[in-house]
Amino acid sequence: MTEQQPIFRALADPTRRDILKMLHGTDMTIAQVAENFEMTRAAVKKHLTVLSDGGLITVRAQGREKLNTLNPNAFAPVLDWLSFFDAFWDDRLDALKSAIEKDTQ
Amino acid sequence: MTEQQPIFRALADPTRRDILKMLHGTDMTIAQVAENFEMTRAAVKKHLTVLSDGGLITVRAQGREKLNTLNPNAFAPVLDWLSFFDAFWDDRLDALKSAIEKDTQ
DNA sequence: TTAATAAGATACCTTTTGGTATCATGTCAA
DNA sequence: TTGACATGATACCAAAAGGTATCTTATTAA
Repeated sequence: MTEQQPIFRALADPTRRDILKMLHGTDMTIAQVAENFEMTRAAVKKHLTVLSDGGLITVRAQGREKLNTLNPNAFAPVLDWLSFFDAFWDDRLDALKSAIEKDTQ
Repeated sequence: MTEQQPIFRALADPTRRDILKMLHGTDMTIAQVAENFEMTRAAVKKHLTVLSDGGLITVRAQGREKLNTLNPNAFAPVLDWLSFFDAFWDDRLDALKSAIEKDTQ
């Protein structure tokens, strides 16, 4: 199975979670991501490396730039892990159903 | 909204995720949880504190013992966060549906 | 070709984290 | 009431995490 620890680890940091949301629908270079945070490009690059280690983003070179792309499939192991707690699913059933209905419209 | 950082932080450690699975369906004292790990009771207690800070478990005293109980509702903010990535939901739609159907049987 | 630009690689620092050891406190049972 | 037991609290330690600064490398554009 996919190693889940790097995924949970990547999601543990709020900056990294923000980056993921930021990449939703838009690929970005390191510099572009860094513009949105009050930290150095090097620090942002480290976060991107952690995200990449967890498979949550993929990186492709384009000239001298690196484009970072969200990989939503990588969230699957988190869902798998959560699904162990069936009581959770019972409790969240309604919310889930409406979310799914909304997505399938 | 519920503070989600303590939840993601709590889930980032493999020992803590194991503890949560362990508490699924069974309340346990600190000593009982600690029996299952090769670390001191104090270390396990620290993990339980982190889990409690995230609201993932609740603790109630019973005589001189403390019973730790899983609180599956606390997973909700994680699902909420994941739901932002609608592409993820698209990809996982089938799996989700079967999981839900299985739970509602 | 050369200067500016985007990113990679290190070295270094501080704080947080995961762990142990030790001692104190509260409760149960004989 | 006294000893054993379950837990709480604190101090301490090593490693990991999050960050900066700095230097190097590879492209691009003039």
